[in-house]
Amino acid sequence: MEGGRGPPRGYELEVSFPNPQTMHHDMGFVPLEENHGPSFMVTSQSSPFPLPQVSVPFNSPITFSGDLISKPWNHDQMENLEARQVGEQNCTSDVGNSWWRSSSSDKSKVKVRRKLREPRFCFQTRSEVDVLDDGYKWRKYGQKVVKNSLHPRSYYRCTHTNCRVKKRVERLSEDCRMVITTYEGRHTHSPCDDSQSSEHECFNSF
DNA sequence: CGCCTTTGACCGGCGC
DNA sequence: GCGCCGGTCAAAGGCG
Repeated sequence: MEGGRGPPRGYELEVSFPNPQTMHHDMGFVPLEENHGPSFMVTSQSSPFPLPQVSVPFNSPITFSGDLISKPWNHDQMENLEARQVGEQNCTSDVGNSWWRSSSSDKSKVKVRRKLREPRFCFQTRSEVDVLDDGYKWRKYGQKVVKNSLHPRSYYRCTHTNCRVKKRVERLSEDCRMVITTYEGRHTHSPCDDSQSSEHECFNSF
């Protein structure tokens, strides 16, 4: 498993989202919108959203590039906009991991709700490893070859109990050094909860 | 032994 | 309605 706590590595982080001004720091995700400004630079200190705890030198610049999301994530953008509005209020109590195969009669309704529920953001890193060390512990639950991508997409779920945050990891087909990581949901715990012996600084971004 | 990854199957959404 | 596609499940096997 490569998702463990390896020694600190240097990553070039290119965080991709469209419109940082509209981001809600309390929700900890990136609202996705169709129109967004040009790329800009911030430091990880000033980043308003929960950057994963990757081992970037703390003052190193992070490139936010807005064009990434607008291509393969159009579908997600729509979902995420919805999630901002209804996800927080309507979907606080949830069905756990077995929602999908539940035999309830309103399965479709549940599914719709779920689709709209989770806040989501993605970013792009240049890294040799697929799974960035963000301080949380992840369990892989699937891998899929997706269309228009040379590399398979991996699906991870947070191993913490009652935390259903998921992330997808895939490499850019155009540049296999670039890793696209998409987080979905909010952690209900701090990174420390997962790693008793973590040598990382612990912060709860949410 | 427990936790993890792998991998094929399954399911629903969506476009045609 | 059908087929494609993405996302998830779960059994099986591996590893520490």
